[in-house]
Formats: sequence, structure tokens, C-alpha cells
Amino acid sequence: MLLSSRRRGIFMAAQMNVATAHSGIQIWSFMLDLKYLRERMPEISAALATKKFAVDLASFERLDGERRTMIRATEELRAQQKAANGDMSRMAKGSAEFLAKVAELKQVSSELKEMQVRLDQIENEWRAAYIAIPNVPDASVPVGKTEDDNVVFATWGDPAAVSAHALPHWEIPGFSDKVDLPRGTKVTGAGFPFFVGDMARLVRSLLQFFLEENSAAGFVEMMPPVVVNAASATATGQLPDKEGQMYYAAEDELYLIPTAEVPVTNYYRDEIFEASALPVYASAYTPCFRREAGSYGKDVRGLNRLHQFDKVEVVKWVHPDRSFAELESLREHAESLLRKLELPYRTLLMCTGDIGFPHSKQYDLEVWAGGQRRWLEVSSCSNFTDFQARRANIRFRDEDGKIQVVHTLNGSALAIPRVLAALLENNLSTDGKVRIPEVLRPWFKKEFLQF
RNA sequence: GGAGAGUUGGCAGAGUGGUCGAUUGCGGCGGUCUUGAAAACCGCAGGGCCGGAAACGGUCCCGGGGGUUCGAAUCCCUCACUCUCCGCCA
Repeated sequence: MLLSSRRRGIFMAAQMNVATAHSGIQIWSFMLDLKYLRERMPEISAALATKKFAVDLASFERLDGERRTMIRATEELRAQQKAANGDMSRMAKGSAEFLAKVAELKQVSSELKEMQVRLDQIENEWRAAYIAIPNVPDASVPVGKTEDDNVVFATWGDPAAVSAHALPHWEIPGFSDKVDLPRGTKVTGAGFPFFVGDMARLVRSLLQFFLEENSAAGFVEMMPPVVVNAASATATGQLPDKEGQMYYAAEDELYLIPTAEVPVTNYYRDEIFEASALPVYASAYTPCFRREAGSYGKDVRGLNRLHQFDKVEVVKWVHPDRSFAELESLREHAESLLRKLELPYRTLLMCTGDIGFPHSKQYDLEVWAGGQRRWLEVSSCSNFTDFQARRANIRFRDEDGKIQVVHTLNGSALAIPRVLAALLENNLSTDGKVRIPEVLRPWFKKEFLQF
């Protein structure tokens, strides 16, 4: 049985951001609330077992106990040292009394140093075990092992009704003139296309449309940096596990962002909101850079998977009690974009075995690409509950003045290349023109894109 | 890229080895006064961890990390960032 968000809310009040003072290392790489974790170990263990990650809660529990014992012991010694320090400040500096005290405290000091080394060691192991614990799936998430167990949550439009002349976009005559992958390969490498002429205009029209729609829905528009430091990449979960996904500028120790989620979520890193300020919505267009190690065949043809692509992302920082409702409105908003573009889609409620490490609940939106005759993922809307916020140390002062961790959500609204692919395929007419949806005309200016 | 100066609580700004988590001012919150407000006066006000049902207690945090010392905001090393001047540049 999985845990309800409501119950989680009760326990998340505890303040778990650790500055382990003794080692001096600021730890914000945490996910599950410590107190909650300790008190509900069996339930959490059962819930986590439905995810695809190996978790060793037993060794975490052992280390947690050792850590706490050690902390108590060192703090006791420190208190002793501190009290003596007060006495010494009142003694004459060179007196016999003073010198005796120094000798005594030398003993305490060296003992403390030894103990500190051991504590640091345990704390390191403890931290490693702690950050290896994934977020807990919500009770409403279907239990399943693979993508086959995902639930079709909603469908819109009729895949059969799209153009009878639909072709896979890369087979449309003239495609390479307008999405120039060969020259992109020459200039940069595989997966870095040039969009040319009206195709560039169409990309820009989509970006404009998404940004305008997001603004109208209450999201604050942002233009973030597209490179980030290690701390930011860690907070949103790209580091350490998915380091290979990102391009890295070693000279400056900066990472090219794989999604705007990284800089935008980190915008409020280490900050505390007033409860009245929540929820906060943001929307950002950025190019996204992904190395995507393993890939093959139909998945990487044409626009299906690129190393650089454009995406508009939305992020929400919300009150914990509201996050699952906010997820529904986020999903609904992303779906509305596809409806306005007149593109058939389906929404998948991802099962426990197919959601990611930091996710509590996730919907994927897939658009129908009539030429390829397959569904393409264009958006992923996720509730991270407090997982990311804990890592990023984003909190708020609640109605009672207590500090709690916020919940964060994000979703694509939307990723450009696959939306573009579906548009080109579904709207292709016999004469090789592509009909442009009404909502894009204010920017595209024409009814058809001509190859 | 070169040279110099800095980094202290929401902000400003003291503190150069011993009850300093830190003086003070502003801002904030609560109260007295007022018909109301202002002014004045009084009071309360940071974060993490450990213990605790809680009240509360302990401990750590003066940009990050390391060192010296019985003891570090204060001394040393190192890194990051900010500012000033020079160079370069959209």
C-alpha cells in the first residue's frame, strides 16, 4: 500500500535540512523527511519496492542510529569544553590554576578530535545511504513494473482522422532543406539541426504560442541562464546520477542545462517563502542540451531525438497540501495546448515502475504523429512533492510560523521538436503543404508552410 | 586577463584570540498611548542538527573548505563571489 499525500503532510513539518555542523558540510541533498522516514519505515519500504530502484533501508536505519549516538557523545564533550572555556576566561592567564586547566582540556580536545573523525565517517556513509532513497510514489499512482503498466488517463482527438497523406516527417520532400540535419552535423555534430526559413518561423511561432498561453495561465515568464553550476544540477537531481546526460564545460565547471527545470527550480534555492506568496508559477523557454548516450533506429530519426532542442517549461512552487491538485491543473494546462494546436494526444498516468527517482506522481502527454503512426512524448508533468525542494532547500513559513519544505512540480509546455513533427505529419496535404493551426497564425502569418 | 579592496543576522554596520550567535541603527512583529493613524515608549524577533509528546534543553552556523590553539567572527592557507582601477569586448 502506498502513502497518501495527506499523511505525508503531517510529518513533513519537521525541519530536516541538515547543516551538519560538525563536519561543516551543508547537506541539502535530501529527499524524504527524516522523522517521517524513521517513523514509517515499513510502509515506506513497501511503497518504494514498487519503484524500479534498489533501496537498502535497513543499512540506512543502522547508520541513522549510529549517527545519532555519535552526535550525542560529541556534543556532550563539546559542552564540557565550552563550560571550561568560560571558567578560563576569568582566570589569570599564567596562573597555576590556568595551566592545569589547559592541560586538562588538551585531553578533552584530542578526544573530541578523534571522535569527530569517526562521526564524519559515519555521517558520510549515512548521507550516501540517505540520498540513495527515491521519492515515495503517491497512493494514486498505479502499481506496475514497466511502461506497459502505465494507465491511459485521457485521450483527445482521433488518430485515424489525420491526413491520409501523412508521411514520417523526414520523408516529406524538401524536409532537409528546412530542418537541415546534414549541415548541422557538419557544423556541430549529429543531432544539432538548423531550422531554416519558414521552419525557423514555425519554431518561433510555437515558442510564442506556448509562452503567451503560459502567461495567460498565470505563469511568470523567465529567461534563465542555460548553463548551471554543480550545486544547481545536484538540487534538481541531475547530479550525481545523471551526470552523463549533460554537456559539461570543464574549464568553468559549468553544465549545459538538459531542461529549463534546472535553472528555474534553482531560482529559489536556499530561500524561504511566506505562505501567502504561494503558489508561485514560472514559465521559461530555453534550448535544452542532452547527450543521450544510448539511442537507435526510429527513435532518433528526424526530429524525434536531438542533442539540442527547444522547450518551454513550467515550474510550480506550492503549499504541500495543494501539490496534487496543482499537478492536475498543470496536466490540464499542458493538454489544452495540444487541443488548441488540434493535435490528437493521449495522457498516460505513469505507473510506479516507470516513474523516475524523484517523482511522486507523473503524467506523460503523447502526441499522435500520423506519418510515423506512433505516439511521441511531448510533455511530462510531475509532482516531486518535497523531494526536490529538500535538495534545493526551498521552504516556506506556514500559517503557524513554522518552516516547512515546499512542494515543486514541473512540466513541459511544451517540447518543440516532437510537436513540430506531429504538426508536419498530421497536417500534410497531397500537394506537399502543411496547414498551420489557427492559433499559430498571429506569428506565422501564413496559412500554409510550403516545402 | 592584470592590480587592489571586501564578504558579519531582512538591510545597514560594530566587533582583531576567551560567556560573541554576536553591540547598535533601520525595517518587521506584538503592546502602551490615540476616535484612528503617526510620533514616543516598552517588549519580541535567524537557521541546521541532537534530545523531548511538548514546553524546553544541548550543540553547530559570522561567504565555502581546511589549518593553528585548551579556546577562532577575530590568526594562517585555499577556493568562490562582490566592488574599484586597467586591458579586452557585444
